[in-house]
Amino acid sequence: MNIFYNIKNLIRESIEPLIGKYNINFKEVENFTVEIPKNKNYGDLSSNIAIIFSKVSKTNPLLIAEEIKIQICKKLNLLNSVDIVKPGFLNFKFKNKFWHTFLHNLKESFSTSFDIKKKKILLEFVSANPTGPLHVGHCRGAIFGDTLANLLSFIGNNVSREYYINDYGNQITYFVKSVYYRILELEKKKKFPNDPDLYPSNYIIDIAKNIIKKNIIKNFDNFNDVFENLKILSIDETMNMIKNDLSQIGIKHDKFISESNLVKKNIIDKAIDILSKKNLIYDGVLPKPKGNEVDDWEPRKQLLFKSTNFGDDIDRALKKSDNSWTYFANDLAYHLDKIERKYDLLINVLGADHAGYLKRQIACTHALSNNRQEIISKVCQLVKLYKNGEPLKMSKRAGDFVTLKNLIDEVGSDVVRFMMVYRTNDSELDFDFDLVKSQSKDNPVYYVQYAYARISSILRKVKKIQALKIEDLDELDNDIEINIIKKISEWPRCLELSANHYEPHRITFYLYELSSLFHTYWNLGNESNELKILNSNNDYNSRVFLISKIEMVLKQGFGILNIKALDKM
RNA sequence: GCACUCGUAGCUCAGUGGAUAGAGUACAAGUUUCCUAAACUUGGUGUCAGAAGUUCGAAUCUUCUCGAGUGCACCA
Repeated sequence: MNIFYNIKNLIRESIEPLIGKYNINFKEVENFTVEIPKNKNYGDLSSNIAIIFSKVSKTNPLLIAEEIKIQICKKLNLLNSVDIVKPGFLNFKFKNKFWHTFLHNLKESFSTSFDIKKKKILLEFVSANPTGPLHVGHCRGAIFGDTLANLLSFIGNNVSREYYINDYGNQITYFVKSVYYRILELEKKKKFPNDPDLYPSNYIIDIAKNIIKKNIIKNFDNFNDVFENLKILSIDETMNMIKNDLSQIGIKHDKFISESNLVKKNIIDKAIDILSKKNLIYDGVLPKPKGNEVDDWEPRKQLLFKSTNFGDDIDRALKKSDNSWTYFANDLAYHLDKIERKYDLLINVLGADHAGYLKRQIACTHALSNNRQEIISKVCQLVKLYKNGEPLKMSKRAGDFVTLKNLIDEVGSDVVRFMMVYRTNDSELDFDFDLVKSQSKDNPVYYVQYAYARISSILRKVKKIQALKIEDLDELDNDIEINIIKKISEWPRCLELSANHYEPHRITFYLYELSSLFHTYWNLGNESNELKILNSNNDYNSRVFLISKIEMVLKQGFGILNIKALDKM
């Protein structure tokens, strides 16, 4: 049930005779819009069809509008009026009956409401290094990605959530070494070395203790001897920690892909081979980067991928100076792996600090797939924390960064999830602890949950929601009631736009607006008993029916956001 | 220097190429013996950073300028 499609279809049918008359191709006019005008004086829905049509047919838009109007009025008797306004808009105003009919026909499932091509989608997100717990920076991308996945699958796509474990390379070596030295410290009282490359934080000590407790490695005398085993154990520890943190905010990945495994399987060779055959691999020297001081820079011949052929700024190195593969080379392999698993669409969610990496990912995916693989990258900008009006400084080196776990423990999963998608991903986000902990309208999370709780409290008093006829809904004739129905009719539209633009924040805004309408509705009861949703008259069934539909939409929205629908607060 | 993102009301931000650009907050005044006041009502705000262009029509698209954030061989 999507009124926008209904009206669009109606217009399509209505212009059919005109297409013949003016001898134009339907394709030239099919991208007309049907939308809700900003200004209420312009009716409930508005279309620019006549303007588009007149442009193609080179005729007067107002006259075309008149002709279309005649056709439309033949077909829809629930119209109150169709106005034609300069420069050629058709503005529709519907009778209340139209809205009652919509509400009455509204079903739990909106599955028929989305005119999309269903896709098999691979969504990679989080993919934080397994060298420590998740912090606030990861959290936004994690929730953005998860909400997006929920949204895309809600409207009918098949979505896999994937986490790429960067369990390979220097960082991992330093991490394992850090665990190693903590174990020596615990077991043999050897002092932890003062090396800036090592990870000093306390969680390393916890990992060390756990590994000692497992007693799998008996002898820690030589680092190189225990490295492989210790690495597996250490990464296992952090990944469990990360998975646990993620589960606290309701995130569960379908698949974890290990970088080490990709390396073992020699997929890089295969990827390099493909690119070589396309002449996209060469030995060359990259220019010195400008703007930030690189002390130890020297011109160096390296194996390069010609990513500039695919829109990147410079070509990218595939081998390090020690002749081992770069991180990007492994990522190349990972993307080949993704391509071979045959998805219609790949989505990568990146943090702002990795945005510079985006072009080369897209470049290599296009290169490896002959431009056939569709890939989209979404970048989440930084989160800034505020407490007592002051920005919270975070420095990872000192180990005092705010972890995701800190955040959840302090404000709860619902608040974190909601607030992280209460902004477009493209903008920086201020996360204010004081605001988010307040139990008032300032706090949008409570505002929407409170609306749901109020509805629940009414529905608890109703023993059985009776099946209503459309005529029974005639009682819904207040402005606010009609406005609520209109808002509900926008729900599938909201979901579709959110999904098409990969912008889940539209959902939080919508839920806020719907909740606001409901709170207004509820408060009418303060004016008089007559206006209460439940009252002594027996006309309350239609009102209960209405709020049960609000409840349905809120519940669906909460489901996509994965926040709790609270019956009581 | 280059790339990406942002710049809209005092503040925090929405805004599918559409018409007179919207919310919240702050500020002020009111609403509760009554379905949960964690709520509601009523009040006015704009050089959509600036300039040019495309268009019947631009906050939205293009180019340039200014300002803010992020990143910039080999790390991950």
